[in-house]
Amino acid sequence: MSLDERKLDVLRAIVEDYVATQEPVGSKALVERHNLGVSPATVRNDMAVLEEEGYIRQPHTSAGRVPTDLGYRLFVDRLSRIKPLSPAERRAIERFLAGALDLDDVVHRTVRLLAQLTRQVAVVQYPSLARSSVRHLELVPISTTRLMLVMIVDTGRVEQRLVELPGPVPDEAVSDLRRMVNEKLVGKRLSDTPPLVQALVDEVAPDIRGTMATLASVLLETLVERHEERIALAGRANLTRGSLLDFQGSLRPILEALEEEVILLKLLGEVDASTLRVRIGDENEIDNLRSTSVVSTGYGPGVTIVGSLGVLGPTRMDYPGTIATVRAVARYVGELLGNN
Amino acid sequence: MSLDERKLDVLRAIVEDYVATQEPVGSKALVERHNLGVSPATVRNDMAVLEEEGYIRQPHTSAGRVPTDLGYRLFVDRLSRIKPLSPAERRAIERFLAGALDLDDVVHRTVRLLAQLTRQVAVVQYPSLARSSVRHLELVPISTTRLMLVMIVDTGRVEQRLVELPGPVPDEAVSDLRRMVNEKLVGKRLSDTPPLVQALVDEVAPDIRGTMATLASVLLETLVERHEERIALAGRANLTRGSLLDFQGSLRPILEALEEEVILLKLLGEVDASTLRVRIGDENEIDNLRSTSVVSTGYGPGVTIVGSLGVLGPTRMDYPGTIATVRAVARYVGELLGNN
DNA sequence: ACTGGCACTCGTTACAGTCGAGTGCCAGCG
DNA sequence: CGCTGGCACTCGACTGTAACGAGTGCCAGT
Repeated sequence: MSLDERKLDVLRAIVEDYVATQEPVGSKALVERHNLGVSPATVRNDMAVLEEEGYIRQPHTSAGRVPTDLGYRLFVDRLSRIKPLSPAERRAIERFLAGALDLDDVVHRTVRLLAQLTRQVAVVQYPSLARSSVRHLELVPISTTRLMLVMIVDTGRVEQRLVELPGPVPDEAVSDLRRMVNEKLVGKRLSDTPPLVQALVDEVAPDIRGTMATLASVLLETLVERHEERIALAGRANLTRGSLLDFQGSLRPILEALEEEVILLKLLGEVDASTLRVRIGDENEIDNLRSTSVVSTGYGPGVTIVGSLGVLGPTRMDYPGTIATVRAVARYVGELLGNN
Repeated sequence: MSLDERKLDVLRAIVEDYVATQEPVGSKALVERHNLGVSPATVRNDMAVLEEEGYIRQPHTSAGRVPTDLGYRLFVDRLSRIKPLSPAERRAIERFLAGALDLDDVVHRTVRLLAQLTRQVAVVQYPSLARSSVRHLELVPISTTRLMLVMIVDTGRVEQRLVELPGPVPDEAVSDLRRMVNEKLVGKRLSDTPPLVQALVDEVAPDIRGTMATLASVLLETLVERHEERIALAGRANLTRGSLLDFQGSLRPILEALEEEVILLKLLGEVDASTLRVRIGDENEIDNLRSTSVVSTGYGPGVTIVGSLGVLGPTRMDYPGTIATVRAVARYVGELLGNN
């Protein structure tokens, strides 16, 4: 049985009311608050159908209805009206991000802003290394057998790594190495560098080949193994907004999940298309987060995507508003990165 | 009226039992679990005195007693027996920290370890810049009017900052600047550098004085304004351990406080003596954390202190255990830093 | 196809009663 | 004088009952 127009209206009304009040919504209250043009009894019939189809459910017999994950999904996909940001919000975003000094600053401001605007937990991934290009590599001797490798990429990220050398290396050799790696790698996308790094080891003079090999392995480790992604988080306190029931009673699994970088990365999803993505409740692959929804999107200068950001909250969230905010913030951040 | 030995025993027993069971402890249960050698009635009399003196209180008339902040204070200062770490714990600490690659790694491992061992929220401050010495300064041209300033200090921290120059500067000038700042600053403690930086501006050739001045101001900002402290946190999920009553009902204020870097720094306290510090409940200056206790201490190679670390939990915490763990972890981290 | 009416369900709230842990006090004992 | 056993008392926790009411499903009527 397909749902006619009015049934969809009813579902939309239920979602909106439930999100607003956080209480199961009954047929009578519905017709009062939305002018559906029909009586409560009719709405009840519609509700029965919606329930049968799995879009809403009753917490208990004598209670109103609550949307299911499926219901939210339908709402997000087909029923929600786009909610434009208020000028005040736009201004807030602009002003808040404008003063940023460097990448760290941009990311921190962004994540706080997101948390504040959506009143939820915000997650921002630093521009991914894999999608950036090398701007400069610096080698700083720390002792005769130790180097500090500092890599600066075009998105502004700076990564450093201590390199333990197999044996002492004179300063001139370090200079040589510095010159060589820079010549070979600067301007290249990090995802393209592994073969180049490999080639370097082969080309280098035999006397410093061992050193170069060590350096190369550290480089590869830093560049390729994408676990070098970094993430900023804010707004955890927002989890305590609303009743505890939002998260089936305990914040514990959620707080735990939020401490695992790996999980957060999975949660933001692959930084693929710039399309905004909404994962509702059970759609999340992470068990601890089955009772939450995640709205995420990629960001970057222009059309290229260098990282992603998003927010996490109860399935009972204001989807239209959240979606609008996440999208807007991502766009501003992208622009900001372009200017750098 | 002063408290005799037995009353102190009673207080100790109350604290230990309450920490273990999380329930108000009555006179009968007390004599059963600890062999105090007296009857419940006697204990009741002692309790009455302890209550009058403000060390314990009754949640309600027909309930057992619960320690007050003052009671915990007395317990920590005079009653707790030192609880040596188990060999297993020692080994865990050693093994967990041994594999660390660089400073970031050390800090992250430490904070996780602390959270895990104490089952509370762990806080670790990165080695304070002010207490470190400059190892190397690097200037990387980003564009003709932009430099990336990278500072490496002896504790392994690496700070970077974007410098907007007043006008275009040729590469040779950058090299000159690099040489000059390094000559002047390497090996100096950061807290001693401000006058040196100032002097640099005066000494420099007039044609690049403007550039140097800009660079100097960024340097001073990075070095002096100690808001450049960094902090790592872990174990927030542990706040949900035990009943919600531990934190008078809501985690919200605590989670909020934990998101503010400034507050965390205040919480760790001045990195003064290496003495371990316990702040119990109301002793905390931060309003949001009046229902928590903080155990913190400084750490550093040898006797010098470069940062501090600690844990935060309910006032009802295992003080002896926590204190022992915090102290041990701090010592290990200090050693580790010394080896670098 | 929609509506009004009605019986029914069931969670919530209020109230009364019981239970028991724990207390304070006191008289008695060594 | 300090400790103890005994006892009356308090008060929260728990239980059972009853009334309430929001909300439902169903059905007959328009």
